[in-house]
Amino acid sequence: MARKTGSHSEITGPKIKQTALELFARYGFAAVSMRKIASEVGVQAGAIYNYTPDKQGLLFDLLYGHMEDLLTSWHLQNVSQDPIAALDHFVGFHLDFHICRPDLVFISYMELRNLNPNNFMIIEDLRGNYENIICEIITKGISDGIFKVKDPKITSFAIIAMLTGVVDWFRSDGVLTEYDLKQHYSILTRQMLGVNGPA
Amino acid sequence: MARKTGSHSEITGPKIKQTALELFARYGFAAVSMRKIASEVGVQAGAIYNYTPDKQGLLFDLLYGHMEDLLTSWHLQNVSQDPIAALDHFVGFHLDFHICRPDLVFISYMELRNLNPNNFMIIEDLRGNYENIICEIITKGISDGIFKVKDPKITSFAIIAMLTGVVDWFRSDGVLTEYDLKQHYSILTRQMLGVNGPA
DNA sequence: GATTGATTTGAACGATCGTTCAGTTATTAT
DNA sequence: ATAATAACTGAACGATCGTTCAAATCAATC
Repeated sequence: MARKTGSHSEITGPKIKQTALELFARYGFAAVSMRKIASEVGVQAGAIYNYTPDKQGLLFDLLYGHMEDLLTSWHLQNVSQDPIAALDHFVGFHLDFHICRPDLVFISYMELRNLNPNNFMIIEDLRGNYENIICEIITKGISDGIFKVKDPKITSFAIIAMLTGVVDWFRSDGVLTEYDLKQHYSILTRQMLGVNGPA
Repeated sequence: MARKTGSHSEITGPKIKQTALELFARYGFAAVSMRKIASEVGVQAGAIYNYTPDKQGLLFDLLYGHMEDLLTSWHLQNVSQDPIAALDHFVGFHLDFHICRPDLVFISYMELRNLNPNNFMIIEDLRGNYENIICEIITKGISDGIFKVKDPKITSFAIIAMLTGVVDWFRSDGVLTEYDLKQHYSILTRQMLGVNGPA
């Protein structure tokens, strides 16, 4: 029968995922060996294969979980119909979500090419869904006559790149608070969309 | 005596760099073997070591050459004292320079972590110099009362991330021309900095 | 055509890679 | 206690890794 309490699998499993995440982010997927992950977890390399079919599976699980988490979290939000409010909401949400997951953000961008074609398509699809969120906010703002940009798709790319780039330099323990950061990017995106009013 | 004409080194050397660049960009530094590079060049792995001290040297040469090229190219530009003109100039320059070097842009961001500490510092320093260019344009525009943003440093990061992100999706043979792209990003950056006038 | 030196080969070095699996250990259910 | 099974070990598989180097090859000079 299955063991309930004291079972190591409930500890080892998550520990493997967490360790793989940290090592992939620091050294890159290809540069991290299964033995390295295992040794950090305190286990032999063979044990990892109780929790993933192969190394690729470890990577895919991390990226897929991240994207699912991102989309689910957004759809839990209560978003205003007002384009400016929705834009602010998206900016704040995106920054909040990504700043506290720098490793996941990092590998989600860096290690896409190490996914096999099938897994790559799945992640790309989820990524497209996320891009559509901000694209639709912008599209509505344009048709409402509030946002003054020509191409909502390009503008979406610009905003997401701008926001995600924050992970590269922002440190939660730095002089700049996350609140001030959000304020600043809120103003930048508003102005970028041609909204002149104060934040 | 040294061979002048017909020497293979003048062919093999650049070929190795170019091949390494393409393979690093496609598969990642750690995932590309010296033998793979050699076989693409049409040579044995040992021959590569006539052109680089080691694999790390190959990567560093690519990143260093790219940054030197970028900074040199900018300083050849004749930049207006007018902040808006200078901003437009920078946007156009950055897009031009990066769009035709997608592989270099890619590995310059992705493979920084595979540089040893000393090489990393060198590249980071050059990168800082480049960021200062746009930062100073913004700073001047603020003190001239033309740009309406609070923090020139953060704004610099936002602009560079936004512009460099273009490489991820823009294709020269697509429906969107590079001219239209530059127009669009010119407007986005102007608006982002609080400049209302038409482009 | 012989000499010289740049250029490349091809084999070898020890190390490490992802993955498999028979066997051992640990924990639960009976 | 005993049986059952989940969890893990430790060794092994063939393959590939970055790097070195004596020997072979090639083109330019004399």
